[in-house]
Amino acid sequence: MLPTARIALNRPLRRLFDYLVPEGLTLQPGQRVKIPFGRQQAIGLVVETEVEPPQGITLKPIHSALESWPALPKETFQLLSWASDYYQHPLGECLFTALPPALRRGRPAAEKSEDWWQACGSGAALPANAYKQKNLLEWIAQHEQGVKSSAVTKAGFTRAQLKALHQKELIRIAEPDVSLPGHQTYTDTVAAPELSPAQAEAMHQLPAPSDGFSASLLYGITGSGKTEIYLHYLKQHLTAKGQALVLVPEINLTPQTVARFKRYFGERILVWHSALNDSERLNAWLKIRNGEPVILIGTRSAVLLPFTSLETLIVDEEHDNSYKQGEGFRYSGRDVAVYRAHLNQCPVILGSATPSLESYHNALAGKYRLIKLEERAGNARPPAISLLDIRSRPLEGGLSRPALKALRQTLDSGNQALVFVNRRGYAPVMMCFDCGHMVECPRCDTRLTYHRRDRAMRCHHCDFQAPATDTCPKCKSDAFKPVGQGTERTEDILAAAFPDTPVVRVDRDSTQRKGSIQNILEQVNTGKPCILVGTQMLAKGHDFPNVTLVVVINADGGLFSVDFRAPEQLVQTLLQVSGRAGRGTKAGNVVVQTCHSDHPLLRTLCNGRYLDMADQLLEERESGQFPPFRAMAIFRAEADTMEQSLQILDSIKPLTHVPGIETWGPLPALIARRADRHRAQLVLNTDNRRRLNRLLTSICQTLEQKRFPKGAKWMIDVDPQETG
DNA sequence: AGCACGCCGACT
DNA sequence: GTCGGCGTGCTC
Repeated sequence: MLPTARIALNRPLRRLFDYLVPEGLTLQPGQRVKIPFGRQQAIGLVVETEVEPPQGITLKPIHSALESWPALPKETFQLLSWASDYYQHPLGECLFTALPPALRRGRPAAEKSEDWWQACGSGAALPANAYKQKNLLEWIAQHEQGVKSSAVTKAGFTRAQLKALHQKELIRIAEPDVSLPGHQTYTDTVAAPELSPAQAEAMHQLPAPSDGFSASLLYGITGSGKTEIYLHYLKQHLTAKGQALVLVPEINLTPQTVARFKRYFGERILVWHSALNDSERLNAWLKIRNGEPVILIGTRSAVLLPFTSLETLIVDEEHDNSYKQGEGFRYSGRDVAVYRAHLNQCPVILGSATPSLESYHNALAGKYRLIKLEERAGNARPPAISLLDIRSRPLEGGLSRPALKALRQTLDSGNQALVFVNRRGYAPVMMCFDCGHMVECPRCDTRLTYHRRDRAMRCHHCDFQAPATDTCPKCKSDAFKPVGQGTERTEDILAAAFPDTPVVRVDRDSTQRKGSIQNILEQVNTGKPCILVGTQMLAKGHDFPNVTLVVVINADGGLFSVDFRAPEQLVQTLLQVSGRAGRGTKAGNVVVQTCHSDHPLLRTLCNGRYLDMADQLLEERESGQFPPFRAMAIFRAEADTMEQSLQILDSIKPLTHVPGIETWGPLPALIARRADRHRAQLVLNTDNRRRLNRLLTSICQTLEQKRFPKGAKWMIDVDPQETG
């Protein structure tokens, strides 16, 4: 009797499949195998061996193993199994997210080396009209070691010519160099950066890897120099054979950040982000899987990579909500990192100037070590924040007189200013002042944003776009005007108000067109007076030493939102953007325009102490029975009609009637219709995470059997980031 | 998710 | 008479 193995496939199925293991093949969990599946061939991952074969099913044999070693080493495999259970996502899909696309498709796990060509015949056999092939052959013959395909095309020849010569057997592929490179060793010559006394003190408080698992929340105010601490920590604690992971939000993975790490660690730095192509992904993956002692700087999915000797994890800007995947396998990169540190018995450092309430709460509860760094590096002082009530003030493009005056003073004294607007485009709404019509997206329950630069009306929730009109599309009136502020409009107003000063807009639109934010930053860092206008993009991690004034056009968006996370988000964004002011030697000022200058949260904002706000917000979360005091999960449904979506959730609701679990809904989502899909949700809330997890598992098992209308879909979101 | 099987409408 | 629409069911 042949032994059996349990296999996971990259399919959205909450079940595994058993196969016979052919004679002579030994398998271990995490190994890639080729298997027959239905009438197709598929790639699978071994989950378990020596399993009790199910009754009444004739098992098919595994075709072959792709490698003799597990693509997913034990620890990575355990991590993903845990995540599959915690986030209630099918195991197969979770496991496969840890493989680069090439390996998911069954390609060999080897660096794709380019073919080297060598001449092996003479051009005499070529017809006279094939002079180009003849030239190429002669050129190849000149290089005895052979030439790379890329060199051939670089030299002005074509792949077609190369192919023709190959077919005529006048050239051949050189034998590849069989001596595989061993582990690269990295010589460490550059010393760690000098730390200020405050930084050194924080550094001193961080537990060492030799202490086993530890989670530290490094609360360092903006400009306090958290990166130096990371660098120092890695210099001091990472062994020559050890791997380290530095998670960063996508937007922070700029060439500057990488260059900064490379300055201290040279070629030991490896990057992982969404812009890598398939072969770059494969190569980086292989290095990590081979245990090369790299320091990986990567975005969310880097936490799932198959490290074999991970010694330290760092999560920079741990509060950033881009760590939570918003679709499919909805994991939190930050939370998975903490669990991974636990599995590895190594330290994880969560760094932020505005820690998430979850992490702060864990720190207060003693689960994480709280390390405070409340001094700016160098001579810089924290900026002074003041509220500017705009209830009865005339506004010009959203800017009040005092704000304009402050901008004028800043520029006159030779400094730079930053204006924060929370919306891209010219105006969030176009409205007819005769008939009251507002232009809406035909596919979503949203208004279209007016983009004046390219005369377009765009939906920011789907890809809908239409040409802008001068008159009301409904009544043809010309009293058809933009309402509200967007970055483009503010840019125009500022350009008109300060004709001699460059005004630079930084948002998704402007950076896309110009190719990169790089040029903009270089321009700003020349230090000449200018005004930066932009969205969130400006708030994240940039260092503008000459910016001394930050103006926030409107802070009120998040104050009265239905989303319980909105106030936290608001406060974090405000403090992050404030942190752009006064990073150099000059003092910084922040002016926050608001209609609610007496709001307690904004009043606390003025003292600049984030943790005071966090304490305040935590109290609200506790009295409202929200996370982090309770665990939350959301069932979401989307379908062609709202009735269908609500029906799905209505059928789930009775399953949730369990003691200790509270439910809320089902209710239509805040934006009920998005890209013509009608969305609804059912919220589950509990003080018993284990019980919730078990309940979700059983509900998902039930739902898997059920059939729903054609376009209808349901999904589960554990620890949701967006609850609208 | 794929993929095949299967049962009803407009075409050569 | 068939080509092809997508509903339903299965994959060890």
